[in-house]
Amino acid sequence: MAKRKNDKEQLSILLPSGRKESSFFEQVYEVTRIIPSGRVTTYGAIAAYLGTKKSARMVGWAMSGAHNQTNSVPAQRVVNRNGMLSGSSHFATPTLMQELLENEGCTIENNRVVNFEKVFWNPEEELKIDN
DNA sequence: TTGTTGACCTCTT
DNA sequence: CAAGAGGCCAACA
Repeated sequence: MAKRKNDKEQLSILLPSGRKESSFFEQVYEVTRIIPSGRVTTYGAIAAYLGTKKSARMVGWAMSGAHNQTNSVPAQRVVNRNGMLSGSSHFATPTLMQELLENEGCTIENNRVVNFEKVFWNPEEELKIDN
């Protein structure tokens, strides 16, 4: 009975036991943390994976407090649908996001990720559960 | 308490 | 093809 419709169930395995009902923000942080280095994803992809595709805005808003989290959240790996570093302005320095991505092997040009489609990391594809 | 804003996405005109 | 509006949820005044 693979109920892939309930994406939240998939997320439960990523979350620490004893807390199956985590906040939307924590879910965003969890997914963002598991993004492999050198890869990037979008707010909408994360939102869709959480089951709230239309809540892409909240994903970005959650990132606003990502730096407040005890664990480092690779928010630099989260870009918008166009592959642009829209959140770069919210980093410590406007170029920090680009520097971090370049340091991970990504190429940034004009505030945009080069080969964005190739480095795009889709949680629904990578974290999908078979059987 | 309501109203506005926000690191967005998608549909409609 | 470009511009506008709706939708989502949470924090702030």
